[in-house]
Amino acid sequence: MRNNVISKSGEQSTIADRTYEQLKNAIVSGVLAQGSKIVEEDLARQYGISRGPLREAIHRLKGSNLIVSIPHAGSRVVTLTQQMMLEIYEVRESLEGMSARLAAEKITEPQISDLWKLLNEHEQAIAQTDGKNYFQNEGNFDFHFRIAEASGNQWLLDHLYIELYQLVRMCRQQSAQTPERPAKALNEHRQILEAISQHDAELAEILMRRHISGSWKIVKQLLPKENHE
Amino acid sequence: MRNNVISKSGEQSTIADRTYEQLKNAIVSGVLAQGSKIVEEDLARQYGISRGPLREAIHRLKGSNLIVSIPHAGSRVVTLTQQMMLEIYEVRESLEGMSARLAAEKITEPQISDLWKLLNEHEQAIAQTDGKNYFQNEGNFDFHFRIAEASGNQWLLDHLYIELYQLVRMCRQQSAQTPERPAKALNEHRQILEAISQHDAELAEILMRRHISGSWKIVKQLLPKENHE
DNA sequence: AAAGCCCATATTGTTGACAATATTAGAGGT
DNA sequence: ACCTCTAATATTGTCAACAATATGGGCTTT
Repeated sequence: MRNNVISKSGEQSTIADRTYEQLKNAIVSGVLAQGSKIVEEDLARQYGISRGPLREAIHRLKGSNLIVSIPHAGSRVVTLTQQMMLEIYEVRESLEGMSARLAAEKITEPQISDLWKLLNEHEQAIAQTDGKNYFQNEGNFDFHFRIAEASGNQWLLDHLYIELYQLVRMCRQQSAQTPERPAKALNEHRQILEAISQHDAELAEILMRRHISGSWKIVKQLLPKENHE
Repeated sequence: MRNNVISKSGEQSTIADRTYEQLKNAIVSGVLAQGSKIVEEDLARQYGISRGPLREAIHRLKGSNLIVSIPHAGSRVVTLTQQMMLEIYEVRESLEGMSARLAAEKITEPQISDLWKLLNEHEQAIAQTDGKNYFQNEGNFDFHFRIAEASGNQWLLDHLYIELYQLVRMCRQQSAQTPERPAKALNEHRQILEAISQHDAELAEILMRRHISGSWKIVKQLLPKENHE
């Protein structure tokens, strides 16, 4: 299942925890469509649990911005509009720029060589057919995740990245995948890592920001046309 | 009570909602001390409600990073270490820098004149004795909040600022207040607004970042010495 | 026939009881 | 006297029934 890369090996000792993870994955992967209504009783029966823990999971998802709800009228999976996606990518550009800058200042030699190894693995993965899919999802996030790790800002890692990345994944889900992107992205990753390796904070930030904003342009382009209202 | 400046006029039609707001205020204002244990039954009796809605509120606070908990072993109010505060201010610097930049690009004339008016009000408030206190809390946030508003990034405003500002308030709570800061801060606000008024995005970002990082230096200095471990 | 009101129904919000788990105090052994 | 194991207690996690509220369809009224 390999999604514990980001959701740091959840213990899931309680039903509510497990349900939270399940629901989150269902939403992010698109099994629960955007905007679809969430009926507590139905979902509870479906997962074979009571409404109590389910409600807990729902309210936590609400806190993670994956679910919206109006009192007494039920909850729905969030609907990502193009405007929201733009905003999410704006925030992401800012935060990841910061990550890269801080990482360039604080990264250690072992971390650097680990990252080079990771990028080499990615190169091989891209060569394989199914690897492309991997790279455009977990693999890509892996790189960004480790940069954030190296930034030394634990708070950012724990409380923002995880939330934000769920949403970025949902954005990706909506947009078609382009075949030539992985190689280009890998190249940009190499440039970024190069700057970080040389502890060039300013350049690292610039390259990371450009990488993200480029990524947004691609995603936006491939987005289905939206009915403006 | 005047704290609906940030927590956008909550309807609070449900007990859980109301409890969430109450608990949040109790934590942010320091009524519930950092690190103090939260016993569900006690709190429920205290608020005159059942454990159900209280649990809901607690779990939402968990999502807002104001409460931490370990399964079956209870919840505690988060304890802000100096390291965490640094990290929070780092994130804040990045996001508010972005806000200022975007605001400079998108702000409208009416918004600009409103902000100038606000700063004039602040000047008068500072002259009064009790105004200083106001400025260092709600008033200060008001300015930053409106910049974020002007940035046009609704997502940032809704989902990050509110969360982050609770924590910044807690940081402030811990640190003593310095008397000469308000006037200096007001001056910096004026500079920032000047840059925004002229739609100078780059300068606005730089000034805002400097403003925040300066603010952190002050807060850090006034922080009680921490037992390093 | 269309608009608005009202009631039946479905769904959410709340409660108190019950089960599972951790914490604590005390007894017993070394 | 100190450590360990065990049992009692306190606290959290889960459940199912009950209350409050919104949604939708049918009825009346104009």
